[in-house]
Amino acid sequence: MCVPLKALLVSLKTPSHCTKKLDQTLAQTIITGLIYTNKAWNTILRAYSKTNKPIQTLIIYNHFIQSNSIYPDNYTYPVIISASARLHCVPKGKETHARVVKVGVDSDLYVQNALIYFYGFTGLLRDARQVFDTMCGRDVTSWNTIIGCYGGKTSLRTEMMILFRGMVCEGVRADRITMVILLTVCGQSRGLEFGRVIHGYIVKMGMEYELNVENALLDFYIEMGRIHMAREIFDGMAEKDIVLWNSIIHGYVKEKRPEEALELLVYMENELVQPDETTIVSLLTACSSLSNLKCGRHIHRIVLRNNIKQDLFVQTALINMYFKCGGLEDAMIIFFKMKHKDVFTWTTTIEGLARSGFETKALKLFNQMEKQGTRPNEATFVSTLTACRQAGLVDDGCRLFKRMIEVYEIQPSIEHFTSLVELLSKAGLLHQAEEFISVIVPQERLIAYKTLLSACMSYSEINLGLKIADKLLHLGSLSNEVYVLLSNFYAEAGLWYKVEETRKAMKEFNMRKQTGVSYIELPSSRKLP
DNA sequence: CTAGGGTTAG
Repeated sequence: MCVPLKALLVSLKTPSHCTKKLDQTLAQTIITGLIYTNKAWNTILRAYSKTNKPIQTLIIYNHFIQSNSIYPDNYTYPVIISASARLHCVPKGKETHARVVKVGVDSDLYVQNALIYFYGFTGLLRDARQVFDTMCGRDVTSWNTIIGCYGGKTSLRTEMMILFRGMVCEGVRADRITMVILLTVCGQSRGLEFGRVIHGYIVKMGMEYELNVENALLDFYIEMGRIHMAREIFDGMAEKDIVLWNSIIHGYVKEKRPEEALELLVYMENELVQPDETTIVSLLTACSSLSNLKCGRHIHRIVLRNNIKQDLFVQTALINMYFKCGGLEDAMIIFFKMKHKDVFTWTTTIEGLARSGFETKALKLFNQMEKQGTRPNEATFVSTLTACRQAGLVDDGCRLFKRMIEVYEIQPSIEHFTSLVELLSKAGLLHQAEEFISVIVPQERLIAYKTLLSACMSYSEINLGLKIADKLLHLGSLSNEVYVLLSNFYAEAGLWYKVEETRKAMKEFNMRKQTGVSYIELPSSRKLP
């Protein structure tokens, strides 16, 4: 291998911060015609495909096929096919498929596996299946790839299960990657039973205590809400890596058991395991849900002390934590210091400001966000509508609602509708509010009806109120609280016989009007870090 | 020399 090429490969292995330089070196190498074997071309292509730059891979490939008297071979095509897949470039993949047939390497195992991946990844499941079904000598990668295809967007779990059985029947030994793929899909598609079958297989094949497999298993049980099972697996692991720690901590946060998540930090420190960015994000979320500022600051100090990289995730989680714990100024300091913000950063801050009573400021931030070119998403609009609702900004609320649908083509969710109904109701625009309720799917109308009925009471709109009360009663299986609201409304309207009826109905549901109780959180006596 | 999987924020 010539010297410039070697230098190139060295620079390819270095992190991506010097890509510009790298591309120049490469261009020069290509122009000066120093790559004169297809093996060398393949080496470059492989290195490039690993840097997650499929477009570059294809550009280099174009140079390759233009060069005289050296040709791509069976080592080249898998890289090209995989790059086409990652680019979602169907024509390029199909073209390459045609080419491999033409040059006669279409029966190469690696080429075929790459083709399965390409078709599966681009959603052409039938084509993927055809390659898979017609090939002979399938190996474990072929099986993993086709199984992975079925676990994609469509998540055809039954199909996947049949394939897995087929694999076992053919005597192909599933490996740890098979297990990870299957468990991930089971977790995402709520396939508890199938996941348990996989767990059994793992034990039978002696794949327990393999970190990757056990981590996938742990995630699976966490996804299924089986934190106890996840903990059992966690405790049983002799060697724990950071991912395993992160998963179990995230599990407790997800299960709304933040104290236990924070407790794990202590164990982690005892075992001299350093938390990383992911750990920090989960721990900050735990502090947020506890509204424990002291604890949040402690985590922040860990970030500073351990030189943990303050990436977008960490910074956004910090902002969120400070808002939820009442550290508004700290939240804003971090926000303003950030050079690069994404939609999550903006949304967290907009929501935080809205919840802290700075609704106008929140809306200003939304405008800034749009000006800056960040596309708001569903959650961003939940936050902005919350701001409008709280401050009674009817015009802004309606404008934003319209903008969400017309400019950003976001389908309004129940939350958006409910917010808007509340905004209109509180402003006394009761009939408009009613119109919006009719767009909500019937089974989700409860909150909106409640809001509107309360508004009817405060605006003494008895006729509309009666209509809404009727609709509420038709929903059936109402809670205690709703019955109280109804009877209060009837009392307000002076319809005492209706009050009586409501109380009777309430009794029938075996409920009693409860004394008003509210709960406040006392500082935890438990020792937290 | 080539193909396939995985944790975190609103």
